[in-house]
Amino acid sequence: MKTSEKILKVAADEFARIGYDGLSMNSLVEKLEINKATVYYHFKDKKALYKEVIKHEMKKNNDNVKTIFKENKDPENLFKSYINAHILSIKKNPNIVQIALREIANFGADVDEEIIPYIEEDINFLKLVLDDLNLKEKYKQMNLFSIFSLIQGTIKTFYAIQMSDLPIGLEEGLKKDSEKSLNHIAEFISNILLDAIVEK
Amino acid sequence: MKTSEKILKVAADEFARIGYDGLSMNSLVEKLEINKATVYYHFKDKKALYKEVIKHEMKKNNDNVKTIFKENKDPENLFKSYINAHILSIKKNPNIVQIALREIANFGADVDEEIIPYIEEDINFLKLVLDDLNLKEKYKQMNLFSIFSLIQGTIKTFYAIQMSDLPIGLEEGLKKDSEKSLNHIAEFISNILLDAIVEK
DNA sequence: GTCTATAATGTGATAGAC
DNA sequence: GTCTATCACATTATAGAC
Repeated sequence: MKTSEKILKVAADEFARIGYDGLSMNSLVEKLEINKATVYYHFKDKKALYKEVIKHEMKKNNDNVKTIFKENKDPENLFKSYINAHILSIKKNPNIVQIALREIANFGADVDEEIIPYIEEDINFLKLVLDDLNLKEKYKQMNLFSIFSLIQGTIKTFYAIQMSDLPIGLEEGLKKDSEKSLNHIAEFISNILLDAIVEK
Repeated sequence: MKTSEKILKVAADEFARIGYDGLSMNSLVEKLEINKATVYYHFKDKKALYKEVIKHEMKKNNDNVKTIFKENKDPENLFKSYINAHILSIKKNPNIVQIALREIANFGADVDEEIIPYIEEDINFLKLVLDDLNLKEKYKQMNLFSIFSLIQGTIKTFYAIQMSDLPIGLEEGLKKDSEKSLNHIAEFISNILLDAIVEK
């Protein structure tokens, strides 16, 4: 593995864990067991490294979603498959949850233009999936971004709080169980949304 | 207004804007136009100030929700009233969105035990509201925390991205319009949830 | 309660040897 | 490409005068 890849990997873990301002270059290179000047040889500055991490994490997420979500299915299972694609992507790469939540909290201040297409592509997938469903009349003109926020916001909020030490969400033995929590929230969202918007 | 209140107010705005690590005590006292040692007279250290801000913001949120949500209504309007209570609370105090999102991203590392009751009370309100509704059989044993995450995660994600410069969510003239965005997402969530879980 | 002054340490970043 | 050594400055925090 190339040094620049190692840096990117550890930086992603650490930025996800404690955020941009929380991570110092000193503690980063300590974890990496390389010299600080080496990081600055590979990346212009801390901000550039961070933006590279965001881009990389968003791309991985996008790739994961695309890979999983491609089989031919009936409309309702295609919808479930769309939700599950995001769930599986988080299982492969949980960093995306914390990084995305912080960037949202930050009003996207460090989100490069380059990553917008990844988000747009995801929203377009969602549109395709919804178009296949037999929607109730009132949901035919639905604001796509609302439902996108519902899916993303619900999954990330639920997952992060389940992974936390906070004594909240203890009811069903999901606490601190990443796998079970993600499976649970996927099914919950799929049920709620299909029950709400599909004409039966 | 007492000095300690002024400090708490400006600190809340600044922590919401750029986060705990992003804000330095130097820039805080610059904004406050007071001396740094004065802050340390009123608060033990930076962490104590931050925890006080979180507690204060969560309490305000809790108070807002309680105040608004107390009228007698039919079950469906009571549910809408529950959602709107959170929306109105954000309108009064938008800081809660960014602070909560960062704390969630942080797996609640700086969330004191003292604020847990505020969250529990909110979840209990939700339980009361849901109990009044004529729920479909499959939703009678629903995990409360899932629906709580859906409401909180959706509102905060939608709002924050609408307030951001990111060219996402441009469709309906809601972009950067706090009032309209919050009203929109409140109605969206109310419709989705009532359509999904209530027996018609 | 608020200030000045300062301590002690950490920070992002770079020049230059190898 | 990676290192040592170092710079200039920002950081949290406090002692002590008023």
